[in-house]
Amino acid sequence: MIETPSSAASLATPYRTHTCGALRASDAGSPARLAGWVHRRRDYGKLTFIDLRDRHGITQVVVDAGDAPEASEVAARMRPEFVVAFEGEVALRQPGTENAKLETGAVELQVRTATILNEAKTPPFYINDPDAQIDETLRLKYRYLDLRREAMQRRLLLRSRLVHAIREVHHGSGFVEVETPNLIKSTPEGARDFIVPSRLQPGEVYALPQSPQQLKQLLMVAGVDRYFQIARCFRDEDLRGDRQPEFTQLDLEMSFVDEATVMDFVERMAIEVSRAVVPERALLATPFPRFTYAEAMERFGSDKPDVRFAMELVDLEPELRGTDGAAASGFRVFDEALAGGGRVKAITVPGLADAPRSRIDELTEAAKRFGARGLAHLSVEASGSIKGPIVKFLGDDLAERLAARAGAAPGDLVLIVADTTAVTNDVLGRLRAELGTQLGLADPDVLAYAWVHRFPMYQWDVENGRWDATHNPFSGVVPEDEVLLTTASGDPALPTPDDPAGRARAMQYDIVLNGWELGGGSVRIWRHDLLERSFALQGYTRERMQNMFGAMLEAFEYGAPPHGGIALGIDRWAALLSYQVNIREVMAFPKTQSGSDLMLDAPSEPDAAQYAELGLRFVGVPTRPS
RNA sequence: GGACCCGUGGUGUAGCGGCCCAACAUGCCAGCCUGUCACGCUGGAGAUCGCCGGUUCGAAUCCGGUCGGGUCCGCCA
Repeated sequence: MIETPSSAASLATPYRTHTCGALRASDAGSPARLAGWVHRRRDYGKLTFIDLRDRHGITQVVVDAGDAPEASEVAARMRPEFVVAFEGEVALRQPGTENAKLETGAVELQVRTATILNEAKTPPFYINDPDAQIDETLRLKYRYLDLRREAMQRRLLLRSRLVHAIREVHHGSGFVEVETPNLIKSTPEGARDFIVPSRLQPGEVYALPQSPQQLKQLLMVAGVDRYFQIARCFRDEDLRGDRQPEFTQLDLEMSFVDEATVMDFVERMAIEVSRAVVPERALLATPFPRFTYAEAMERFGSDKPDVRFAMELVDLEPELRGTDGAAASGFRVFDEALAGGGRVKAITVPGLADAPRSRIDELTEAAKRFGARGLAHLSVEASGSIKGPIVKFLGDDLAERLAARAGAAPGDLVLIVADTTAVTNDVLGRLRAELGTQLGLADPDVLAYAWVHRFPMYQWDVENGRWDATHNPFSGVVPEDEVLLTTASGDPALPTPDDPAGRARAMQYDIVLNGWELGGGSVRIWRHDLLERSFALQGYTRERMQNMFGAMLEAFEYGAPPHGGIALGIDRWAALLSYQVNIREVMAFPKTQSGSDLMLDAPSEPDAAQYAELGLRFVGVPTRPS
């Protein structure tokens, strides 16, 4: 089906001289042996055509009862998905019967002998129909059959090429590939850990790594300088189309670097990898645009903006304030939002001015679902006049100025949200993303990478009354914000939401692809004193720090170099490069939303002996905190 | 933890209170056919409608529960 770039290597074996994708007109006249699966059979009684398939392609073989009566009898017993072999002579097809749809369509194998290597049950779904809609439960149960389908083969191969290209770039750039353990120490922070009971230390457990974060930082202390790994990670959280309990990251870390060093390398790597894996797809912009978190939220309402289209958020405030600075638009929702320190912002949707009432209602519903109290709109008619339920409050003049500020042309629809800064940006950002896809503003063939960096260091944890690292507790602070790592009172044990710490920005960067967060990383806090200050602000006692990160804190006392890194989701990357929104489509053996492997029937109950050996007993269905 | 959607021969769907011991396509089995490539033609087999219970004279169809799958919210350093 797919010819690999490395097809120069001979794939001949005792069973075959060629693969099913190899034969060309130039092979006519030579003897050949082929082996593979029966893709389709067309039986004329005295003449039988069999499309023989392997992952390299399809070759037509012809069995003529007149020339090879024994082979003809064998071929008559062949059924789809039987594993079979043929021996014969490669021949040009009769003029007019060539098949342009096949790479091998100029030739056919004229069979002398046919062999059934292995019979096959009738498969539960069609392997040979590329358009078949198959229930995913079935596909997952019979994944080995699903993977035979051309679309899945293509994705497996794309993923293989992706990982290969990644390795090539890293090995060519001074990186050392290091494997880290999968049985490590549980750190009760962040996502829920998968736990593995220890037989040798009864009553104690390992955890599977959520990522090799601490280990790769320890490798920096070890002097590895540049590390990378295609690492399997595990998180015991509820699943989504883009989240599986185990997934794969490109994990890397570099020493003696600043933000730009890491971002520049990752950007060059992403470009080289993209060009190697999907040369036919255009990169929207190189170098990748870089937005600060504040700018991304202000302009796109998202920390993972899809920059394939504009439709940016526009601040309407300047038009809404009178000469005295007071908000007096006449529309109470707007005025109250501004008076309360909130915002009034808009996006302009091209061509939706004539949208029926039901469409506006849908958008309003969506806005409410996203957390807004409502959604205001203005339609710019073909004549240029502004229509909409709120025009009567604003007056024609103000309505026109708002539409003009929003950049609306005749035929456009202006959607307006008035709320707190956070809600306004978030709601408009989600509407923008949804409409961008719906209206086809985002070119599916384009790859739009972008950076978002300078995230807030902490966010206020209302429930626990403390500061919480927004990303990784080891992210470093930008140098000029170092002085902000403090509380208003000066005592880290007494945090308040108004502390200077809330304004500190992290040396944290996310790489975004077509509106998906592809990966994130940071330059770490490698200095002892700053690390302790940061942990103290997050309310960690010395004892807790010691218990959770003891090895790392100790290691940092033995000479930790300045270092930083990033992790990229390989599954998401492969999905985006394959036009898929669901990472299950680019994983060989994924699990369902409830974490089951339908093929292996996992998870399953351990037997009594396993329990006994581990000193465990099942005490009943657990209660789960929400 | 919550909301919504789906579950009918092997597969994909239709049927949504009686016309249905369930229809169509494809697959499967048998027969015929020497140039097809989603081959064609003829015939045949195959589902008590995920499971349990209820409503009703009557349930694939309505209701409740349950199991399985999916989408989303919460969750995801």
